[in-house]
Amino acid sequence: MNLEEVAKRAGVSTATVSRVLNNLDVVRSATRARVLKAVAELNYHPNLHARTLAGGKSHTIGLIASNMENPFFFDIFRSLEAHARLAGYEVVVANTDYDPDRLVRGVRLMIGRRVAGLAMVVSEMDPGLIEELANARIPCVFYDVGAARGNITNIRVDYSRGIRCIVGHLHSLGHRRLAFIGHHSSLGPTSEREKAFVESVSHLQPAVEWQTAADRDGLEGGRLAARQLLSQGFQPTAIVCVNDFTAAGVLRELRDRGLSVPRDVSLTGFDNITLSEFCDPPLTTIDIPRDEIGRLAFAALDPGDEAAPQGREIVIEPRLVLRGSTAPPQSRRKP
Amino acid sequence: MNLEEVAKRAGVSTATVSRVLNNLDVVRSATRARVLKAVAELNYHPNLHARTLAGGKSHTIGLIASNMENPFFFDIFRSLEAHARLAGYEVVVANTDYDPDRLVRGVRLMIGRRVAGLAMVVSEMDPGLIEELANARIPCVFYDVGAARGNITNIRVDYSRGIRCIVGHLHSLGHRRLAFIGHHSSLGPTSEREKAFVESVSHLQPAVEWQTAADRDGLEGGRLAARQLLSQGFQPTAIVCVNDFTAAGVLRELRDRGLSVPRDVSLTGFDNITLSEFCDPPLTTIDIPRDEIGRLAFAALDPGDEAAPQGREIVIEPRLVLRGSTAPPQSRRKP
DNA sequence: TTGAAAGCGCTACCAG
DNA sequence: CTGGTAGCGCTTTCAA
Repeated sequence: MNLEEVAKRAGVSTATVSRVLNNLDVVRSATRARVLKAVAELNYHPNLHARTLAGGKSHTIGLIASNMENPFFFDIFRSLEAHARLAGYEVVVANTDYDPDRLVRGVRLMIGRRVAGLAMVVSEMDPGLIEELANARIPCVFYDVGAARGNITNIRVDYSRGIRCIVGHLHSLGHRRLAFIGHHSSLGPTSEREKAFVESVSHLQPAVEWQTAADRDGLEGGRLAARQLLSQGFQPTAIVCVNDFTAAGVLRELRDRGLSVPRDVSLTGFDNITLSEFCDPPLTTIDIPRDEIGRLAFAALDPGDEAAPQGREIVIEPRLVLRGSTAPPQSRRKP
Repeated sequence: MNLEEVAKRAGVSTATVSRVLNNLDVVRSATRARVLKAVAELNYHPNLHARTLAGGKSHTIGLIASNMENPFFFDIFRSLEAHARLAGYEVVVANTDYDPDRLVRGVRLMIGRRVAGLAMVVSEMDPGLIEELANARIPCVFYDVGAARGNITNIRVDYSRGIRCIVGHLHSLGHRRLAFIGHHSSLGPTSEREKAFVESVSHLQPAVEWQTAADRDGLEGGRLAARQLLSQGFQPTAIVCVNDFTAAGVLRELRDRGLSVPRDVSLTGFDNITLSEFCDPPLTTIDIPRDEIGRLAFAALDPGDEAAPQGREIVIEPRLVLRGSTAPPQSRRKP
């Protein structure tokens, strides 16, 4: 089924059918009607690949995220998509699952699709890949990795500052034995996130003991990391989690061990996803405005926006949200 | 940047470049090497639209879901994608947010993309749309809506049976005042889900009082629906939720009202998503095997599989999972 | 207001 | 093993 068949049936040329389908209002309305009739009768659906190829524009924006299961990423997606749709763009997503190979494949896929713009919300970035992207001359926006340049805009949250906020809060409550629970790619020498924690924690007076652990991102990962941490005999009075999603899993492990939050252990998250407020107790966390990030990301990519801030760096300020999961430490008592 | 430039630089024809890029191992390895070198130097990325157009196959499978924020849908996506990737397919997702308009647009988009197969995991289906899909001659698999025919395979869960299971369980525990909390598209005259509850509940002996409420799908929706339900003065001893995601939100509202689960109110979910086990208390629910559904969906679409069960109907049996959120009713006492 | 035709970038077939 | 070339289905001048 193609334009030609429709044209034939409507008794016009393919050019005219194309005009009708694209709302180029130069077509006589009688003609238009005949064309539309033929389209409907034939159940015709234009081939988007042909359209993209001929038109030279894909009307598509790509989003690559580390873990769409984590509501943090999903929220950004939703916001980005809403803005994109208003402007007439589709958004197509690739999930990396924190796997560098899938990251590379995802980027290549997006370039192959000739996306009009690409948003990268991933925790790790290979420098070579950034180069590849820069050469591809596709407008890009990176969240939290890389540096602004030519066609690349950067949105970054001051993660360190957020962690400092949290650690400071706990320290001022009197906590002196802290733990950090990350996910795999947030631990290790290259990780901003672990570094942020370690630095925050080492400058404290009076000094604190600390330890770290990690598993996958997510509920199950949080539970397993907490299990590992607590099995080693370390008894933190407060646990700082890399994000809310993981923290919700940690909460479960603490409960299973008969540890009450915040009475026995204080717990913090990061991101302020909806789930954080639905936990019992609701999590003290850092608010990261995902809607805003999605909006800014689209604005940075929007080909229709001349004033789009290309190659800029945008900084988002984290904000501490106090809820029920943190309190002063108490000496543990068995019930 | 196109094949021709690469061909020129490598001193070969575009046909040869194409062969190299498609691993048609008929190319002399010296030639292949030269081509690959040119590709790398030029940072060349084949245009997937042109490829699809010329090749006639999109290597893409579409998935349309009602609410990717709900882990139920995400889990199916993950499973479907894993199987698809192994077979060399990309999967591209469209989210409808339970909006019929977005459903239609999503379907058209997928047809326009000439997907090799389309999985529809949505709760409502317009008959006209099904017709459109059938005419498009795209292999389809529907979850829980529509009926099997020509190119359409059907996977259905016996939702009624699941609900009957749950209601029976609660009734046998002694509950006589039940409520059903759905989401918008699960309530109303056309809804399978509400019907399932109402039917289950009306056949019970001794008889029970019941009521229903609904808001959006999700944590916030569950909370709001519960608020609405409980504000009306009805005091159910057990609440049956349309799914786990919503139930997790209901849990929060109950807690806020000082109602303890399961002491004051029993609560049930549906789907057995990971979150259901991380709630406090963990939810009694019905297990729906999302991995299996994703696998079956791909199998039904797989163009490479001759034995693919086209036009069949596949039935999935629900299974009751007992956890801590249900117990016999007790007379309420203030602490 | 409409039609004819030249591409868009790639694959696949036919020759050599 | 490699090159030439005819499409794939659509958009977009250029003429009429």
